[in-house]
Amino acid sequence: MTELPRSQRRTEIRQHNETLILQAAEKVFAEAGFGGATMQLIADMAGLPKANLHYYFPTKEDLYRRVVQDIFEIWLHAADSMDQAPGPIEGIGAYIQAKMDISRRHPNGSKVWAFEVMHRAPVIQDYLETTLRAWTTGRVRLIERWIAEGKMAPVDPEHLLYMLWATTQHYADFGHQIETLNSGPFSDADWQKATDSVKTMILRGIGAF
Amino acid sequence: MTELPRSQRRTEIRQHNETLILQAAEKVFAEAGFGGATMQLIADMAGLPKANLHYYFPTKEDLYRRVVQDIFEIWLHAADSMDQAPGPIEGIGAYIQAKMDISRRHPNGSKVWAFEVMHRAPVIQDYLETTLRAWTTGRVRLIERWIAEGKMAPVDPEHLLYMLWATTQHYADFGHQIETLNSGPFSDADWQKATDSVKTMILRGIGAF
DNA sequence: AATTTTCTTGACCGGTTGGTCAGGCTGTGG
DNA sequence: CCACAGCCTGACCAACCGGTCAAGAAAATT
Repeated sequence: MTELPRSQRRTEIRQHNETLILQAAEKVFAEAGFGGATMQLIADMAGLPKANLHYYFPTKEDLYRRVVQDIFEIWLHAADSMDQAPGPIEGIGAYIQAKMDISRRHPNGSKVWAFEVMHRAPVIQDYLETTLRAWTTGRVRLIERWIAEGKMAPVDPEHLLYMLWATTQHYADFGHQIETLNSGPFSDADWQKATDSVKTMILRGIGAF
Repeated sequence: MTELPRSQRRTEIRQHNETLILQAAEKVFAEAGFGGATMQLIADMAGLPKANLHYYFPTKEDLYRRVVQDIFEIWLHAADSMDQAPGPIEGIGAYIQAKMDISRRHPNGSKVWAFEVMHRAPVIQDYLETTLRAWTTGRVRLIERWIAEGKMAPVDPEHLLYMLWATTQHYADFGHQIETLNSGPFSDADWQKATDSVKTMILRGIGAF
């Protein structure tokens, strides 16, 4: 273990507490929405006094913005595996896998994103119009190329993307409903079966096999 | 126009105002969640003084419960067309059509439902465990019968239902995101294309044709 | 050891919230 | 005409909200 410079060590306290706060905030925002969440509740969950939150994040909105942005980053990187795939079976299959894993590991993040978009995206509207739009047009072109190469049926690429987002995120956003119908939390096998089902139905749905 | 008895005329005022309040409440709850919504805002949107809301709906929670229950009713009846269908092409096709129409006509209702479920369903948990579970098992049996009759591929019925819910409701819950990427609101043709795309991909995905 | 920077926190504040209530209004039945 | 039940509402309240601040503790720098 190499020693860290003093100037970096100082920021460790900051990073530790910020992480603590962000984790608590993600959960509270996910369960109550922006309006329903209170700084006091986030503070209690993080084990810090409320005034300390305002030291690291001046306003409630600042904190919320950070939570949403962090999720957006994770969400975007899920498509990396899709890009250099030879065809839809590998590419879209991997994308479904990645998105299902995110739904499993970051269910609260997915919910905060959903809250934000339903709220007409007051905080991340610019991200939608720039980053997400650019990302989307890129994948649309990729899908169109696969269609032109005869590797899948001529489906509308945009609606395919919506279906991918909807289906995978549903397991996070509506996890409570699913678990209620399932009479309990998802096991490893349940997640495996869900992922396989989604892959099978969608890949066959787009004529990839 | 036939005259109404006097005793009924009075209840008409009640029904009229209740409808006014419920419409406003649906919109505000959808846009802000339970915690973020305020009785004052609902009152302003309904064009009534706040105290009047509390005359018809004693508490904010009572009003919210009514909004969620009303949506649940609409949501359940969407499957009526699915039941007496000869096979998945007609049955699931009609169900997709009905759910897409609901997403178009009642986007706010769908959002309130999403909010409620993400919030771990504090108000309608009993509905999930009784009515929705019964509904689900009924359709699962129907799908299993279609599979046994060789009318569709042997997919997992529950995950098929989740996919149907996720995909169709996505156009309501994430409508803002979709319209941002679409550079504007959905036209009649856009809705037609979306519905067709969903039908095509899912029906092929389950091997119905 | 002195000093400066970063971190911590209880107490506090103005504004907003859900909800109450007394009193007025309206139209129907006798 | 009166009486009465249902409807309406301005004014009000305790509770809670996000955010502030001053004073001090802890840590880093000199």
